[in-house]
Amino acid sequence: MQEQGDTPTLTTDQASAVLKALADATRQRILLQLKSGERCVCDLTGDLNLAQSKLSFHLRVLKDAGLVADRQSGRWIYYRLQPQTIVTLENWLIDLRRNCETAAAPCTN
Amino acid sequence: MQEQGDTPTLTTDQASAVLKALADATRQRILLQLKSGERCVCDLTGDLNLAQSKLSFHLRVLKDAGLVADRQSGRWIYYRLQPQTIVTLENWLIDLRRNCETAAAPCTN
DNA sequence: TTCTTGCATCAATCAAGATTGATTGATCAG
DNA sequence: CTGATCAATCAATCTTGATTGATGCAAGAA
Repeated sequence: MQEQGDTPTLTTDQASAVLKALADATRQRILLQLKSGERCVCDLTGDLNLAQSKLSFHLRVLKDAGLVADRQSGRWIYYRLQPQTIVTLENWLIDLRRNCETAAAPCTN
Repeated sequence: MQEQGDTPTLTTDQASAVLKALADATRQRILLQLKSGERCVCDLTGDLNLAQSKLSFHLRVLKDAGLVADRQSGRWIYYRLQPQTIVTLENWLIDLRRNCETAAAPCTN
């Protein structure tokens, strides 16, 4: 069952959601800010120079994809990376490229 | 730097192109067909039940992203996966999630 | 309570990507 | 040569996602 520390497998839909969320440049900037730890939305707005509603939109896409999680503390909301989702994607990629160097299937036409 | 078998690093733009190419369900179906080896376009059309121009469009996106390569043989064109591009993306992901569990930076407001 | 701040959400607009059908160029068979 | 097949490309349409500005809601502060 491909047990490698009990890493879940991705469905095609889940993989698409994660990949789509990662593919946007603005969202990559957000993720890079979170690389070094949790940040609150108000700080991200300043650091990335993004309109508040724009940032909020992209954070939601990332959250829906499981790439970030949030936590409320008083008036502020802190976001952080969810590394296990990234690991799951890494395993999906490893599985994709494994055994891909087989000889060509001759064209059946 | 970061020598791990001389794997190149991705720029943000390159990462976006690869991720965007991977994020589409039709293109995932194509890649899964190529998982087990090289295939010609005519076979892919039948296996995936895709209109020819649609398949050609998606193959071009995958090729531009470096995820597949093609080879002509007579009248047929064979496509295959490019595993090194996938490996490069894996490393980009590993770098993203590394050290992300740092304590929260207190909100500066 | 009222006011302010932090953030999510909504509707409208805009941009980017996907699909379709037709055309074109190349390769091979007859 | 002529006709048929494989595959890329183009233009038009359709669909999806991103951006913007306004509004709403919850949590303190006064």
